[in-house]
Amino acid sequence: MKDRPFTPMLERLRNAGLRPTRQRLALARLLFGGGNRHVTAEQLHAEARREEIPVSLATIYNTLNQFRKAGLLREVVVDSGRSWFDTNLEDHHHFFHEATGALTDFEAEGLAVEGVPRAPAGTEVARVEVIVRLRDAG
Amino acid sequence: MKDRPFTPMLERLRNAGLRPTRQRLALARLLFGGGNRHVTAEQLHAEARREEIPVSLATIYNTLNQFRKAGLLREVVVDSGRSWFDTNLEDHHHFFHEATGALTDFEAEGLAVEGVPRAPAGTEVARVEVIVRLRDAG
DNA sequence: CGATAAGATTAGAACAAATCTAAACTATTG
DNA sequence: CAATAGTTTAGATTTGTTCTAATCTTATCG
Repeated sequence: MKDRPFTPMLERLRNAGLRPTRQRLALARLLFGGGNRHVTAEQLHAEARREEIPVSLATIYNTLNQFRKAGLLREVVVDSGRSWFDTNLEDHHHFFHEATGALTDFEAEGLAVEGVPRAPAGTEVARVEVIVRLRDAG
Repeated sequence: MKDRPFTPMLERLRNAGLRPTRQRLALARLLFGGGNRHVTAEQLHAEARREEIPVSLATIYNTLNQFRKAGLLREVVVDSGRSWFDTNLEDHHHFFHEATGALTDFEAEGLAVEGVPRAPAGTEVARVEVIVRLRDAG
């Protein structure tokens, strides 16, 4: 039972409780059609315009947030003033190159975070996020 | 050779290559006068107003950024749209309570991050940041 | 000291990311 | 295919931050 090329987007949206509208389908194809990727709202908007998909920036924001809430995307915050959305839902972490703003995944496999203190009373750990900040090699 | 109550702020600023102006001294006292703390620009501005320190928001931003560049503060990015500044320069990490926006330190002592992959060619690791995202316990 | 230059501060304008609004449109249901 | 619930939109709005250029302060040097 693996994904197939076209209908699956429609299924994915329905399973997430989202109506498969033109815009959502088109954006889902951009986001999930190839390999994993990271996008900002502005980037996705530019890309959609290039592909002649009629979609407003407001809808890009709505859609990204809906996809995030539905668990189709993960939000990554590494630099203040913009949000990244990551299609990779597997357990992984990020390199962030401060000079260029480039964001790259690395697999959690092999990475171990040990000795995380107990969560404060009344709370529990939702996620442990590791960001490896990079600078140009000197 | 330990810090003493008042002059040290002046020294700290001079050592950082910053002129010890009224505003910078006052802000340094707010920031470094007690224990470690996290502030946003708006918070610090409100606090300064409460203490009747005449300082504009622009200066708060200038000062926070200068202090950061001088290595007196560290910036922490956990939610998009606002920046936190942390007076704790020691090796440590953060709890971030998503529901309340509260940011808390925990010591790196005892925490081990193992198996971080090699940095991509041409780059080196500037810092490994661990953010433990919390939600209300269910 | 007192003049000068370099640097800092300021109010308000400008900017950028993201959200809101309410009107127009579209998918679903029966 | 009509009704309705949900979606999209352009543009206004909000929020956090930076910029501008005029004013003021600190450091320097005669």
